[in-house]
Amino acid sequence: MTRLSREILLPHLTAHVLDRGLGGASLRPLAKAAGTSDRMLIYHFGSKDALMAEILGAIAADLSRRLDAAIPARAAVSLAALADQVVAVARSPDLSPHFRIWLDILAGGQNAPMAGLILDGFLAWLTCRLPDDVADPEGAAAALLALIEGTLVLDAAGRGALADAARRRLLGTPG
Amino acid sequence: MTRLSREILLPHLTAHVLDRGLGGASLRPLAKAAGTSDRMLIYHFGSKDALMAEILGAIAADLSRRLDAAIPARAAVSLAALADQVVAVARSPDLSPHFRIWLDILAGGQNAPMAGLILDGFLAWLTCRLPDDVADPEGAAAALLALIEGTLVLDAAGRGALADAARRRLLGTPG
DNA sequence: CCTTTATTGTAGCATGCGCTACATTCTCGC
DNA sequence: GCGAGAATGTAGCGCATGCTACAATAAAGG
Repeated sequence: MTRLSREILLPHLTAHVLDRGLGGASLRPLAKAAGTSDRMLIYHFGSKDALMAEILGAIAADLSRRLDAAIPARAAVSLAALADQVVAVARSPDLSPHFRIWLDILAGGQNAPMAGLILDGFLAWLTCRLPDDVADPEGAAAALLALIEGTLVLDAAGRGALADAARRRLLGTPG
Repeated sequence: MTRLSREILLPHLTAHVLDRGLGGASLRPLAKAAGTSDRMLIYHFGSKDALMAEILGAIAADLSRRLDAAIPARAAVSLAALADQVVAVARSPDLSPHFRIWLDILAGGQNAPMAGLILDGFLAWLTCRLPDDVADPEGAAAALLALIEGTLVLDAAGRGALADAARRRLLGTPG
């Protein structure tokens, strides 16, 4: 039977990736963080690619869970308020590592198909959180998506205040 | 005297980084692309870090030159038009590699200070290209910056059309 | 010409990478 | 208890990385 199974290893692995980034995700450090050996990681997951897929999937699921918990559907009163809520959550210490990984995935380049699917999911998530009275929900969700991603980029460069000003100018002040 | 100096090597090195990304920027491939050896790259530039600094500087200068050439100051008739011009240029085959590198830098993480300075430069560049009649130039430039960066992210994920819809919704149709 | 300095080649080091071969221990069903 | 298979340890392979030691060549100035 399994004594140190995937399910037990995965939380430590995702935690390590979340605070070291994709760059530091090589087998031996990952194994040490999870209390195993590189040997066993390959044994349990088959290959490094499969390992990373599992880790990234777990991170995505975790992100999704936390977003759902933080922002219920149809609670926002305006586009500006929804955008600010999402940005605030994304900037929280719990979730900012997830978005750093997101940038890592985007920069990787060959993950474009997966990145597109993730974006589609996020777009749908945004769509069912739009205020009821919004006109052109598709356009509105796309606008939020672009602005939020732009905010993430500016945050990564230490220019979050600029992003806040941008959202205020384009969506008005929330509330 | 110098037979294969930095100035002669740099264009080949930047070209190689532009089409392989930061990930593939290790000494031996770079050297082969430039027609030298890793040994000589270290000889000329001192260390890999110094090499990369020089290459990234050259790429930034090239990007800036091309942007200036493509979009003169004060030629845009509206925010939407300016945004679309910049996005069109950024998507052109000549410049899209530069922005792929930009994402690479952002994801790297420890380059946040340099990334901030680059963004500041781009913000200033945008500011002096705003239409004359725009209200709140600072806010307008920040809005364009955030939207353009968001567009780059969506492009990287193969969702450029979404970004176009977002800009149309937030800035109106250009022209 | 001849010394001195700049430039280049060859070979290699130490480290880290993903992964594997082989042997061992552990656990569980019988 | 015992055999079978799951789980783990040890050691190492082949490759790539940044970088260096040492020696050879080329060029330039006296």
